[in-house]
Amino acid sequence: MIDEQASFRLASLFSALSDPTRVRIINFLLNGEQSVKAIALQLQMSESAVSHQLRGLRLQRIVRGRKKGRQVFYCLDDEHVIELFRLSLQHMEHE
Amino acid sequence: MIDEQASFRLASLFSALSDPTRVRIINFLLNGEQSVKAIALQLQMSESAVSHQLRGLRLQRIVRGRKKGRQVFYCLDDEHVIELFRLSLQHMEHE
DNA sequence: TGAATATATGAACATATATTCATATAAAAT
DNA sequence: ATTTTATATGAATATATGTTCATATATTCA
Repeated sequence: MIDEQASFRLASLFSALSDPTRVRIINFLLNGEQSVKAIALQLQMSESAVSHQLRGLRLQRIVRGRKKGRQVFYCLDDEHVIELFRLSLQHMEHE
Repeated sequence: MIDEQASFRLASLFSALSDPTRVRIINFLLNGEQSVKAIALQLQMSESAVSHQLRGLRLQRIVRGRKKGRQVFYCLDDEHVIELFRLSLQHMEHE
């Protein structure tokens, strides 16, 4: 049986992907790194809302930011999550 | 780009797995069908709490119940989710 | 029929989460 | 130096979610 801690960790992993905004951010970043502004523009959301979500994703090591001048370019950090995400997308598409 | 609806569907899929209780239920059901009572006993949780979670999983077609007498035996319904779950477990284990 | 058992469910409550708004910080441009 | 721009963040608010408690339903057993 899966232990208490493992069930929490697994649930957290899935939580990171359990919101439409985060799904869209991750999907956008599959193409390569993007600034906060570019992400906000793409999602048609406020930069603040996007920044808050990026913070969460950053804390969970799913994205990573690279500062250049006053911009911060974000890219996907966690290979496992990327693979998981791609797989899930595939599943959804041919259904 | 992924569309609005797809991002919601994908997020919902992950939401179904984004709680430790549900993770443990699904993991337990990997062994085969189990009654609500057996699940509650295994998780050391109230049957009510388990039943509520099973309801959610049922509505999302992740589990399915088979009534036999006054018991209901639940089993995993969605093959995609099972595969996704197993893959994620593997990822977590050899890390 | 009446009591016991297995499950389901509505309401209440506590907690978590997502977005907005105001503001802070830091870098670039003027 | 001042203003503008990009991002971050705390507080507030609204909404969602998970558990408990009380109760309902359905089935078995005595």
